[in-house]
Formats: sequence, structure tokens, C-alpha cells
Amino acid sequence: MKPSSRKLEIITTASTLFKEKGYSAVTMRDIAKSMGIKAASLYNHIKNKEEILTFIIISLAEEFIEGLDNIQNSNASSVEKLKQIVALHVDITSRNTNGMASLNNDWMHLKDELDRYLFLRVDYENSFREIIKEGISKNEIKNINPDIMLFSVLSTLRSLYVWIPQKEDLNASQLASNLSEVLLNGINK
Amino acid sequence: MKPSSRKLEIITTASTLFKEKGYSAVTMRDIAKSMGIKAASLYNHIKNKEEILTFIIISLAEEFIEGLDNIQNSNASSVEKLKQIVALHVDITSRNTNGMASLNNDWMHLKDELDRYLFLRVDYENSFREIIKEGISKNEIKNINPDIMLFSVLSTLRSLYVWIPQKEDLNASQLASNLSEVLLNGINK
DNA sequence: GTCTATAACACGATAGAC
DNA sequence: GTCTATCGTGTTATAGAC
Repeated sequence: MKPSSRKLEIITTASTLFKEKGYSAVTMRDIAKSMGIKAASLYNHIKNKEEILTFIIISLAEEFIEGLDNIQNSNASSVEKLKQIVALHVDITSRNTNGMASLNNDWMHLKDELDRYLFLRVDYENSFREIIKEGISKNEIKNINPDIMLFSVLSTLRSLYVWIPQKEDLNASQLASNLSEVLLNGINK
Repeated sequence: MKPSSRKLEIITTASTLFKEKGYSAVTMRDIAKSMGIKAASLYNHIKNKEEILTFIIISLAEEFIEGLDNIQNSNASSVEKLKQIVALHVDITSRNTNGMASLNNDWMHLKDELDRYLFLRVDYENSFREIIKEGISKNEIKNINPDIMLFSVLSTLRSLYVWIPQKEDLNASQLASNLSEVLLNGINK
């Protein structure tokens, strides 16, 4: 999908508002007011409110799937793959913190594309889990319940959108390497 | 605050719905329908919709503050304190996963008590950060940016409400000890 | 304590002028 | 491409009967 520039403007404006108040609490009038136009004018560029949310969420979800596929098909070690996943999340989130809020919190308001989103999410988690399991069997990663490790790491990565805007002094590669250290080796000395 | 049993019933019913769709997307009619009564009847027990959200969030926030105070004032080592914080989150979240969803996602819709909530949250994060810094100075914890460690651990703990209902086979103490291991010592072998 | 009825307003979306 | 005007519906909350 290649939206026109005006449509993109609507989407980015909406993303900012969705992050602040959540999809349901943001009205078409809110979005229009932020752009200095009337709500009715929005419908010359988009079909309805849902289309805005769908675009934000699905395009991000696809970016994650594509990134993980590339990592999975590389020859790197399991630990190296995990570091690349951390970098992937830092990269995508840095470029679109507002959209990441909707991906995390507003997906349940999807209609037409809800099933596809859920499929992509399960697919992503399964691939991630496989990399962890592969690391366990290759003796690179501790033999703890893989679900607990997946949950712990993924929870942190999914929360990056809250934290990155508050820490603009750290650049992406510094953040990714520090975060990899903490997630892989813990905080205990 | 000691709500009547009927009021508590409204609050727990609302919590379930708030977790599924978020505060803004849940109507008074939805809550009433779940209880088998009409929306107007709710107002015999509560002042308005906001009061429900306020009760859910503030009582949980106070529970966390009280728990962290107890941990902070103990004589345990820094690492031991961190393990106790993990157990605190597992405990509170296990007893009220629905309410934790609102605490995490719907706090911005508070009105009268928004400032107090924000104060409690900053207070909690500051106390948590102090325990980490104390651990660094006592050479118990790695000398990495404390904010990154705080963010990483707290993000995982705050996401427990999503995960605990899916893993009912693990009891609280097992989960807390496994999670402490992963958060403190990482997943790398 | 619950009901019906309704006030007062906000919502998403459309029609048609410019 | 934006506007004004408006439709049809959904929303919180209240009034008053039972």
C-alpha cells in the first residue's frame, strides 16, 4: 500500500493522538482539528476511522515479520540472532514510537484485518520461540522454560515505545547493545 | 475505601471488560448487561464511570507502594530486594490480572486522581531505581546504566497481567523464582 | 435496588455546494 | 480538497415510578 502524502499526514497525526489517549478515545474531529481542517474533509483521503488503525498496525506487523525472517535465515549463532532481534525492535520502534503504541494497545479494535494481525503475531512469537529453543539445544542458552524467557525478553522489547522518547540522548546502536547485555546476561554481577 | 459488595461486583465486572476492550470502548450498558441489569441501575451504587476506573487503578497503585516500602525497609541485600519485588508483582498481578490491565493502559483517562496516580508512579520508579543504584554501589549489580536495567525489569513485570492468565499451570512462587533467575542472570549460558 | 423514559450531547459518516 | 449542514445512532447520566 502506498498512501498519498495527505493520507500519510492523517495517519501520522492520528498515531500521535492514539498514543496519548488510545484509539477509542480519539475522535475524527480530534484528528481533523490537529491538522487544521474539518472532520468531513478526512473522508476524501480515507474510507473510515478503522482504515487508519489498520494501516498503522498491519504495516508495522509486516515490518517485524520481514525483519525476523531475515534474521532466522542467516547463519548467525542463536545468541547472535537474539542480539539482532533486539536491534530490530530498537530500529523499528525508534522510527515510529507512536505507531508502536497502537500495535501494542489498540489491535483489538481491528475488524477486517483482526484475524490476519493475530496470525502474524502468533507467527512472530513462534519464530522467536524457535530461536530460543535452538539456542537451548545448541547449549548456548540456559535450559529454563522457553516461554518464560520469550515472555521476559519480548515484554521488554514491546515496551520500548514508551521509553525511547524519554531517552533521546541514547542513539539506537548504543541502546541496542546495552539492552542486549541486560537481556542476555542479566543485571546480577 | 470499603465498597459495598454490589459496588465491588460492578468493579470486577468492569475490570474484565476494560481488559478486553479498554476503558473508553466499554459502555455503562456493557457493564450492566454483563451483570444482568440496566445501565441506570449502576448509578445507585457508583457516582459515574470514572469512579470505577479510579478505584481499580488507585487501590492497585497503593498496594504496590505499600509492598515496595516494606521491601525497602528490610535488611535484605539489594539482589534479595529485587527478588522480593518480582514476587510482589507476581503476587498482586495473580490476584487481579484484569485490574492490572487498566493500571497499565487506562490511567490517562483518570481525571480527579490523575495527578495523584502520576505521583505514585514516579515515586515507585524512584524507589525501584534507588535499590538498583544501591546494588551497584555495593558491587552486587553490574555497573550498567540503571535506567536501562530499571526499564527492562519493570517492563517485564508490568506485562505479567497478559501472560499469567495463559499460564495457569505455574503457581506463583515457581513463576516468581523462574522469573527472578531470568531477570537477574539473563538467558545466556 | 431496579426499572422505563428521556435529556443533553458526542460520535462516525454522508450529501452536496464551492 | 475543504467546507457547512445534517442524519442516524450511541453515549453518560438523571428523574421518577414501582
